Formats: sequence, C-alpha cells, structure tokens
Amino acid sequence: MSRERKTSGNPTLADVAKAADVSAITVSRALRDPGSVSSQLRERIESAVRSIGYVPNSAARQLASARTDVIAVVIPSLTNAVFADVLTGIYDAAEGTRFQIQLGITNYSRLKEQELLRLFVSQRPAAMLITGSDHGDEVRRLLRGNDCPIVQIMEVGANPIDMQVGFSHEDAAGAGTRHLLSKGYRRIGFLAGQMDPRTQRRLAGYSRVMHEAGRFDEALIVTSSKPSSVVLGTALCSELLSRQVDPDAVQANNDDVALGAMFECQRRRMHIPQDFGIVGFNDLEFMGVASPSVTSVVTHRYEMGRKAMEMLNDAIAGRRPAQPSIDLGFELVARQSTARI
Amino acid sequence: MSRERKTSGNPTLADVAKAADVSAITVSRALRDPGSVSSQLRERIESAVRSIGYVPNSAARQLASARTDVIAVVIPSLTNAVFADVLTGIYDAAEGTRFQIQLGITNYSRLKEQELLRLFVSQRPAAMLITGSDHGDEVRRLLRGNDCPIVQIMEVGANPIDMQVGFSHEDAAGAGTRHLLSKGYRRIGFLAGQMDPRTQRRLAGYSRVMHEAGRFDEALIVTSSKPSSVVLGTALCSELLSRQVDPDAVQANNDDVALGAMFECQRRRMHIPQDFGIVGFNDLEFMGVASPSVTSVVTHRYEMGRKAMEMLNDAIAGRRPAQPSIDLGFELVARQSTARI
DNA sequence: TTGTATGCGTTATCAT
DNA sequence: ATGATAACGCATACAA
Repeated sequence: MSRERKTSGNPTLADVAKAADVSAITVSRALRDPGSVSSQLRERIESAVRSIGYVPNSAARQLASARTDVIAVVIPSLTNAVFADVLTGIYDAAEGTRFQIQLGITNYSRLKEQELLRLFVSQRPAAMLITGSDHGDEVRRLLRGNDCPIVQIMEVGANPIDMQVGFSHEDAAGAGTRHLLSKGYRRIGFLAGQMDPRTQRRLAGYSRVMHEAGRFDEALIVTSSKPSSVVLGTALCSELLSRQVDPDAVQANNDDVALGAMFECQRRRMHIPQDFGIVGFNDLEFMGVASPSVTSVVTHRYEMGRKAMEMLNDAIAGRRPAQPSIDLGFELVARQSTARI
Repeated sequence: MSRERKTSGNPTLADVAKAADVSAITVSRALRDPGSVSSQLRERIESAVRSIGYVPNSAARQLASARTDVIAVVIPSLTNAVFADVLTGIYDAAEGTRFQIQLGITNYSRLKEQELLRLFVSQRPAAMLITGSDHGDEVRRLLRGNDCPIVQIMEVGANPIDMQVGFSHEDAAGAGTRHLLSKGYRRIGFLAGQMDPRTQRRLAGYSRVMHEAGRFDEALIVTSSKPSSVVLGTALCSELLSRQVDPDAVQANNDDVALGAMFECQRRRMHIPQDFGIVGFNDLEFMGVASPSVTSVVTHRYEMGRKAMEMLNDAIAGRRPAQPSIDLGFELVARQSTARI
C-alpha cells in the first residue's frame, strides 16, 4: 500500500518517456542536447512532448544538477531612473543566456538589504550583482562565504568583495562644481535628497572643490531625508534661496533635483544662467532638451549594468576578468544652464 | 559500491540533524514552524543551524512540497516611469509574504512576451501578473492551461483570462481632450510614441471626442515608432507645429511627451496656456511643479500594482475576489498649462 | 512532540 | 546512441 503524495499534477519526463516508448533519461537528453539522440527518437520525443504539453520542472532540474540559473540582483530603488537604466543594461546582457534575474529592492535600507541577501544566498544563485560598496560586516561575511561571482556596481572603492564596476562619485560631483566655478559662479549651493552613500561621496566632492576654492559655506548645503524627486528639487531650491547666503548656482545631487531647482527658479522669474547656474547629475535624457537645457555630469548607467552582467557571465564560465575593478568614468556636458559670460 | 555524485557542498538538513542529534524532519519542522517543536530541541537545533551555517535549499523544498513561492510578473518596460510605480506597488504588496517576484521585460514585443511566458509557466509560479489584455492565441492557451491565479493589469477589458485591475485608457484620454475643448482649444493635436495597445486606446479616446466635437483631423495626429521620452516629445511637437494645421493644443500620450512638448513650445517662445494648451497623461510627480504646471490625467499606478498583488495573494490563499475585474478609474487635474480664459 | 519511510522530477554515473 | 539506477535535499504521510 504505497503512500499517497501530492504531485504537481503536471506531466513529467516519465510521462513523455512512456508516450514515446523510450527511457526518461533519453527524453532528458533529447531536450537538453538534441544532437546526442538519433533523429528518429528525437522526432518521436518531440511530438510526445508537444502532445502531452510537457514543460520541464526547474526545481527538479536544479536539485539534480546542483546548479541554478538565477542571478541575484540587489538595487535600492525602482523609481530612480538611474536604476531603471542600470537594470535595462542588466536585462539586456542577460538576454540570450540561460540566466534569469532575481531582483531585490532595498529601498535604501541596510536592514532590508541584509534580509534580501540572506534570502538570495539561500537560493544559491549562480552569481550576484549588488549595489554600492558599503555593507555591514554581516553582509560581507555572508557574501564572502558564498563562493559565487559577485559584482558590486555604481562605485569603485578600495575594498571590493570580488569584482566591481562603477565610477568615482566624488570626482564626478567635483567636476560639476568646478565647472560652475570656472563659469564665475561663487556662492554655489548643493541640493540633495536622501543621503545614501553615493550622495555622501558626491557631497564630499562638492565640498572638496569648494574648500579648495575658498568658497565653502555650510549654509549652502541643503539636504533632506526624503527621496530625490523633481518636487523635492523645488523645495530644496526654495529653501536655499530663502537662506541668507545669496546663492548664485547649485550643484544638484541628481537630475530630478536639478529640474526641480530649474522650475523653482523659473517660477520666481529668475534668469538662468545669468542670475543662477544649475548643474545636474547623471544626464538623464530630458536634460538636453529642457528649456533652458541643463548642464549635467554624464554617468554610464546602462553600460554599468551591462558590463557588470557580462563580467558575471564570464566569471561563471570560468573566465575571470584580468581587471576585476572597472572605472567607467564620467563626462561633463555643458549646456545653457551654465552658459554665462 | 555507491555512485559518487556532485553535491552542492553546502550543509543540509541532515548535517544539522546530526549535529543537534535529532532527525532531519525535526529540524525541518523547527525551521518552518518553531512552535511545533519543544523549546529544548528548538534551541539545540537553532544553535546547530548557526554554527554549521545552514541555509535551506529552495529547489529541494520546492520539489518536495510541490509548490513554489514565485510570482511571475511580466511588464513591457523598466525605463517607463509608469511601470516603475506599478512595480513598486507590486514589491510593496509582496513584502512580508513568502513570495518572490520573478520579473520579465517584454520591450513591447509580442514574441518576447510569448517566450517569457513560456519560460515562466515552466517554473510553475504560484501566480502570474501580466500587463495588458491583448495576447496572441498561443499565449492565452498557455495561460489558460496553467491553473494558477492570473491578474492582468493596466486595462479593464471585456475578456479577462482570470482577474484584472486597470482602467479605461480610452475614457481617460477622452477626458483630457474634452477638458481642452472645454477650455476653448479647437485644433488639438495628439502626440504619441510607440503604439502599444494602451496608446492605441488613448488615441481612440482622443479621436472619439474630437469626432463628437466635429474637430477631428487626421493631420493633427503625430506618432512615432520610437519609445516615448521627453526628447521624443520635443520632436513630435516640432513636427506638429510644422504641419499646416495651426494647432492650438496637444493631448500627449504620456507625461514625458507632454514635458517635451512644453520644452519645445518654450524654446519657440510660445505662450502656454494662452497660445497653446498641453495635457499629459499619468500625472507623474513633476507635472505639478513644472513651470508652468501641466494638466494631466491621473492614473493610479502604484495602487494598480499593489491591488493586483493583493488579489493574487488572496487567490493563492483560496479567497477568490467577489469582483474579479477592478476599475481603478482616473482623474483629471487641471493646471496652468490649460488655465486659459 | 518526535521519528521512519518514501517520493517529488530530474540529472549524473555507470553500463551496454 | 540508449538505458538502469542512484542520488539531489527536502517535506509528506503515517506511526509511535
């Protein structure tokens, strides 16, 4: 009297095998490597698969082959256009490979990140792609213990867990600020939402350049705990303008904030770039067509996602990159919003 | 002579069981339902888990329990802010449940959608969430064959596969166009990128209202095969203005296009709303703070994702919704860009 | 509350 | 080229 057990109910390899009058393993082979089976059997098997409506059970496959086709990706936010671009690069690079993306969103929370990574590690992904380079000790331990390839994206730091691809946020923001100084702006504000690690480094870049120019003033820095947005940009700019610091420009932490700042200035009938200069960060597509167009620091978001995924693909295939740390750099695009003089 | 086989190498339930000197099934229970095990054993087990560094193998769990904790989600695009919001709602609603999201991006391709769905179905997800209501016969068959709960989002159509949550794009766009007419605009253009099914319905809504008002003119419609963007909005608006139709307003297919149209008008020193009215679609956050602020049709994107996920959760738990089709509606927010008279 | 035996659907290993 | 058999790691069914 055999025990009853819940099955998935779906057809299995054995069902196909019976229908095609071959063994299960032959069906398995025919599906994974059609060349390894005689064309006669292959045809019989394929028609059996179709008529039965067989689809492989990936859990069973994983269990038997002790490998996954999952690549875990952890990013902080979906609504930030930056990560939409990064993700597009990731998905594009995953296209055509056998890998699927398992996506986790941290909402910029350390705790959430830890929970996600713990969950993902339990799924034994083929590789992991994570955002940033600041991770708690527990996370680093978790990841070091896991022996799959790991890429950290967005930043290039001193101490990568495995591989990394990004750029220097400090240098990039510094370049924006330096551009403003070169255009004769002097009382340059810094506007930022939510102080995630990258934002802090951008602030550091701004501060360094301002200090070097002897123009640093704490009161020029306006930040908020809210996530960046165009709306927040208007509020931050409004706050800056209300302070008694007579600002003549801003370095925005990102383009949404920059656009908000521009709208706020326009609302106040200020003249850009004559009275007020604006520099954004990331160079989202709208910056070039805004009226006036807005200067920004170009970051290579899509390439970052794409390159990271390619590195993972290679690493999984055993091709370790010669260069485990890749700096994608940045560029400054000067536009009307700083075209003074 | 037992056969050697490649194992994952990681500790298993059996390892923990040995270390804690209990049976494997007790460990399994202790982990899934701590209350079902005596506190003595539970402690021993938990410390063994920690010291060994055990993490469950989800493939094995899936195989043994014949159920997955994966919910498949298929959307057309990541860079479209609309779907970023929808996804945020989805992820938020999945938070705290045992479910993980498996995300697929179709890039608005029918073929890609079919491939993705085939892949996902093979993974026997606990539920599926898919975008739109236009699917090829093969896809409908694939999904009908699959007996998991399915929600279609974005639209409410006549023939849902299972459940749906959305709104009428035709009515929504019609409301925007009607608003323009009510403000005295007459030669109202329609600007759109990529003609996905929702865009076509919005165009239909615009056309219907224009016909009813006796103002329809094919030449007022400007579309492109490129994906919507602010940049495209400037190009479409420029094209419209170059046609000999003397347009005095536009209904944009979405807010990016609307913003682009506004920038183009500003570049040409046109006066909004006196000379030219603009209505967007979706009401992304920047519409309210743009200068001038832009009228738009509010869609409930976050709620759509959230509600859809909640319906799936309920359905998985056996609680079929009384109402399998939910219309979330829309609202019109009138702002400066149409505040004429 | 705890344990034993067994099976989930597939692939690796060995054999022909 | 094809097949028999034994795992993969866990949870179900049943027993104690």
